Amino acid sequence: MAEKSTRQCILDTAEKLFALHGYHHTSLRKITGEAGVNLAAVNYHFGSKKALLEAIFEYHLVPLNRIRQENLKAVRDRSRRLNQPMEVADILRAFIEPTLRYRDSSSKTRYFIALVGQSMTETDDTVRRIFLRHLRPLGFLLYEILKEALPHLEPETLYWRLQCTVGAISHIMRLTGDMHITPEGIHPSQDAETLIEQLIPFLTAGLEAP
Amino acid sequence: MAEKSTRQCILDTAEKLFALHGYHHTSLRKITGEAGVNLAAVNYHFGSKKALLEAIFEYHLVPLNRIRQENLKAVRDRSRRLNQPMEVADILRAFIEPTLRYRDSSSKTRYFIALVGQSMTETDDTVRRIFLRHLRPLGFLLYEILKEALPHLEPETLYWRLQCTVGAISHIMRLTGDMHITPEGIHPSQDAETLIEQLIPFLTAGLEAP
DNA sequence: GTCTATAGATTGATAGAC
DNA sequence: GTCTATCAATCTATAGAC
Repeated sequence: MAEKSTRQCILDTAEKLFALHGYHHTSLRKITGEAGVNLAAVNYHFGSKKALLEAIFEYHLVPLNRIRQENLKAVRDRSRRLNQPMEVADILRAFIEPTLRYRDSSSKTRYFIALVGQSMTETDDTVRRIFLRHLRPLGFLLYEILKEALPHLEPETLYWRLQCTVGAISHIMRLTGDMHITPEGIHPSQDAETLIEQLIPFLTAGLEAP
Repeated sequence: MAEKSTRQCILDTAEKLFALHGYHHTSLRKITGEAGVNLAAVNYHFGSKKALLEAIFEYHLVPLNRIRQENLKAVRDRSRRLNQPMEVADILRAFIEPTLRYRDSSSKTRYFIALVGQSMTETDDTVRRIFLRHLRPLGFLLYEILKEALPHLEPETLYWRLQCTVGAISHIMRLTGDMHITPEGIHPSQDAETLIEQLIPFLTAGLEAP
């Protein structure tokens, strides 16, 4: 890591260790040790451990969520232009696909997406709050669009089905290696294409259930 | 809490605080302070913080999982006896219903079930390992029975759909108050009946998707 | 069984030399 | 920008009096 800046070294190492062991079980000493930089460098470059976490989310999630938001709106606009009802599968794809493709785009983004999958279910406020700040506007948009696509559903039913959807997606994003409970000799492929093609039919059927 | 034994006071307070703030963000000082007992009492009665957590899981999960296992086997036996295929909805109900009913059976079990929902997705090994020790046999049984009920599904597809199912269920179990992202003025009811009637159609449709 | 007191380890953050 | 050294707070676990 000698050619990279100290700041970038810290970012890369931190997002890997946060994803593997969680924010609170990763000490600044472990991060700076593995990154090969000085302990004090974190506070010099970022200000605090929390600010380091915020910088990681900011760096990845702002551009990624902009794409997801645009994709969602494109589905709605297209349906209005053609005067056709929206397909739930298209909505889900707009929401899920950018994330999983981003995950497969490099070895480092893989760690970040696992971190995102954890964040919603973190027991501690610190991580969850930072994450929800980024997700909330997108979640509301998704809810509104799904409400439009499934107008016959009770609001409460849609709410619970959306919660199921979010739970399933974040669980899949979180799965990395040791968390698998694989029965017998199954070694499921985990590339973006496979996951997308598995997730969308499941969730579409669930959301459209009678 | 004067009438209860010190041991039971610790158990009750610990499962509440573990559920609300997570295992690692709950210190023995907070537990003993709120329980009104001495700090050293935890180590006297349980041996260690980890052993306290194990005792909590043991206490609730052994009888609960025995019921779930019996229910699952009853669905399979009934189908064999009548020589009829199993219904996915019946399988899911056997798996989900005892847990949510147990949750509503008292104000204390509610905390424990929220703790269970967190445990699968804990970033730290300690909690996850203890929980998986209890879940694993039941998870394998569920997988085998679903394989029998959905024989046309590829093993890999069934695997991913089961993961989605587990993710959705644990997410719903984990939801308590502040974790909700409720759009507009929706205040969804959270009693066991409602959750069961919301979860089962969603998951059945997802698992049976083409 | 219950208590006080404390050991022993780890953490995030910072002061100050270079 | 980078380093060493250290502070101050937190934690689990335990020893020993009662």
